[in-house]
Amino acid sequence: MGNKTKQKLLESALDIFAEEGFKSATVQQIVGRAGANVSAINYHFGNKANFYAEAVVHHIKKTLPNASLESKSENSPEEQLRTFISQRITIFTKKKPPRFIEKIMIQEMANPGPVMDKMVEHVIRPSFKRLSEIMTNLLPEDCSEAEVRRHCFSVVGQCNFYLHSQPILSRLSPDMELDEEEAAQLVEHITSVCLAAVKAEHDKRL
Amino acid sequence: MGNKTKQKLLESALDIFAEEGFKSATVQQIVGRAGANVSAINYHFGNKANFYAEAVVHHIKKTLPNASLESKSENSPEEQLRTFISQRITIFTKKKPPRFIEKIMIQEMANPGPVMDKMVEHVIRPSFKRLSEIMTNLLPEDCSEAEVRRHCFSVVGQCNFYLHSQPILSRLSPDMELDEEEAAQLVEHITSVCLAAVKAEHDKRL
Amino acid sequence: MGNKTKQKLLESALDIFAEEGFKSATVQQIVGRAGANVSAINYHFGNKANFYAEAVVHHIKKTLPNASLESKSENSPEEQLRTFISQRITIFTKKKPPRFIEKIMIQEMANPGPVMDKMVEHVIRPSFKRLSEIMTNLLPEDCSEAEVRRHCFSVVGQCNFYLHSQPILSRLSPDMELDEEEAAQLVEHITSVCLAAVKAEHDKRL
Amino acid sequence: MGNKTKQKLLESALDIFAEEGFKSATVQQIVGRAGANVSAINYHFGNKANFYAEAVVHHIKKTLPNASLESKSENSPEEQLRTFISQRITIFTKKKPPRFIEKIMIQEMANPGPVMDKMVEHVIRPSFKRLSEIMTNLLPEDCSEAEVRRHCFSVVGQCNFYLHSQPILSRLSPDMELDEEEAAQLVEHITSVCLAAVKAEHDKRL
DNA sequence: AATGAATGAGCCTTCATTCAT
DNA sequence: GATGAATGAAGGCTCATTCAT
Repeated sequence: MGNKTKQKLLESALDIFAEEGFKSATVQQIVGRAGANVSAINYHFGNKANFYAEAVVHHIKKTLPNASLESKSENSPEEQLRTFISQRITIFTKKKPPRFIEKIMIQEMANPGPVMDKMVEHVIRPSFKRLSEIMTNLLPEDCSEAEVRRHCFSVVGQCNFYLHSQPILSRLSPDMELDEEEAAQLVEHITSVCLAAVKAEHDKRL
Repeated sequence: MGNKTKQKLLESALDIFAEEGFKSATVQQIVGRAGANVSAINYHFGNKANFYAEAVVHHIKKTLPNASLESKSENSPEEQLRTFISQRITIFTKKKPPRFIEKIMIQEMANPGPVMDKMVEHVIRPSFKRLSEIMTNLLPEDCSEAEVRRHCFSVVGQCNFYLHSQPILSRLSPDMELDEEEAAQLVEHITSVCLAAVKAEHDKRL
Repeated sequence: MGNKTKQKLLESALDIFAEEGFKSATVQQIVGRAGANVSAINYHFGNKANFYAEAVVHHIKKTLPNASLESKSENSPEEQLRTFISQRITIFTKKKPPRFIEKIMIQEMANPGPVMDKMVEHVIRPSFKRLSEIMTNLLPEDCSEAEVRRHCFSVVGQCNFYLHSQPILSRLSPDMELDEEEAAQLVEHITSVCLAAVKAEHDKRL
Repeated sequence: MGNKTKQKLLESALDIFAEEGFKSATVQQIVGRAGANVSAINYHFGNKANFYAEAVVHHIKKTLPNASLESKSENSPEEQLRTFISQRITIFTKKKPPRFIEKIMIQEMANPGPVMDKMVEHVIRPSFKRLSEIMTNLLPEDCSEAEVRRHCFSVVGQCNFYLHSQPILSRLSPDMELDEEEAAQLVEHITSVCLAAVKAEHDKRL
């Protein structure tokens, strides 16, 4: 199993695909960075599209485990919500591991392709399922499924905004810095917004 | 002096740029749809990049007036917030005018370029300014600027989620239809979430 | 005769043709500098090639008279030779009038076309005829026509070298400056070389 | 690892570049003659400009050795000068090897580019150095460097005239044929002119 | 008489893919 | 198993010329 070239290609591809998108990224760029030959991609993966898909799932399977062990179900639902939000927000504060998956997601949102399906299955749906559980515990029991879903979307909507709209934010409020302190306050803000909405939902039933 | 070709090009360009992005869209596609010659773009706009920019601002200037001059400041701040949210949400319910600007925005979020600056100035900043006024009126007077901003971002975050993440939504919840009824409920939901957060902000001060 | 545009085109064309050559010079450049329309050239001159030819002869007829009517045949043949050489050499010392014709000549030497014929007839042949007369007077009477011609070519060869090979000279001897003083010494040098050759021709007959 | 196409391209390029100049020559012409594909040039050389430069130095390195190792320093300086001149003149008499480098030189004189630098370094400067040695030996010892240089330029000026000004010569004296006999007489003529000038320089010191 | 608009041929270059080794 | 060489389709752009006014 001396597939060193194949491994190297899978490792170095995400960077470029994340930055340029599937179509704009060129195989020459990628093999160049991997120190491999142009034909390597077609040899190992058949064609560019297939390679793209394989590279994404390879990266997901390698990095997802580290990110998902977030249960600690002994905590209160409120705390679980705060943790969930904190994990989303701190993704883009800690810059050390470049957020490939997130950038790929934006690229796929702009130009959806087969890879989007895989990302939804492997990344989004599990995360959304976890959030659904938390919100179900928080909200009144007689909340309809649709209502729970809306609350979930409110959570991820607020979180993803800081993730996806950075190019807008940096132009709209150039002075705003997303350092650790701001991130902490953000987590508190979003959490309290969502809990206030939950509370309102309970009050409504009185 | 009809400049008929130039006009036709400006009209038919947004469609393709919105769908494919600046780089992937080809001038041949665009001129083909406009029934014009490839050189027409270089003649009228110098090059592809400039044409892209001009097409976007052309479209903004043509469609923006219809969308923005609805304030009705005599209403209560709560009603103004509901109206603001409703305008954002109903953008993608009424399908008649294809949401070019919104798609362009996603494309630019994935691959920001000079056009992003123009969109922020012409579209985003005015809208955000209006929202800031509304939220300033709703929130306690001693709210810091940063706090107001976070509430604003919570509003647009929740709204934009349905706008930007449609490719995700359609895969995550294929049964969910974004018809007029769901949109109306969505507006109510987001409005009540935000107002609950505002109320919590007031309660905190007691 | 309000052919102002036509005149302006003829005036401003040489500059660009001289610098770029016929093929590389574009009509857009030329009409741009003349403040005219692209179609002006085809309208007034039929096509680019014809315009090029007319521009060159226009310039020749306008500038040649000032340059050629200096014979002073009362002087000694030696002095006439010195004057001839001086005229050639000082062409490229006095920079005020940009040497369009000379540059056009180099362009045509690299890529000869119909214009070359006209330049030979209007510029080269008259000048060469004058030189032939001078040399015929200087050389022994029994010199063959071919011998006289070789002496003439020695004169113009030495002179033109400084005119045509400037790009080489500036790279070969970057420190060498072609100021007025060097030009004066150059005239003396070339004149004395040619007169020494003439003297040798006389001595040979003794 | 034959790189046959690359070699073939290098071989067949000079012809067209020499005839048309860098800008006017098209890659399609060149690859057509080499029986190759258009992309071959970009694959092997990156771009047209680089290909041009590589083709020129390739040709220089292939042909220069044959031409330069002829010194025979045991001969008298007069004889060395005659040899030098003869080599320059016979370049364009022997038509068998088409004079690519010379034509390229004229093209670069008309439109100098980066290639000119390389030609000066590889071709001109060595040749000029050799001539400087010869002339230094011939001229009086107290001749200034500038004086020696002028004598050298007189030599190459006379020689190059027949090389560069052929399009003029063929129009000015259509009957003059540059056959071997005329070339021989030309070598004698130029040599005697230069030696007469040398002798005059010595006489002046008496 | 003169011009802005429009065209089509051609150019260099890029790129994913295939071929031969 | 892996690669350097080569290809063909396509892209953006330039330019002299023509068209319609």
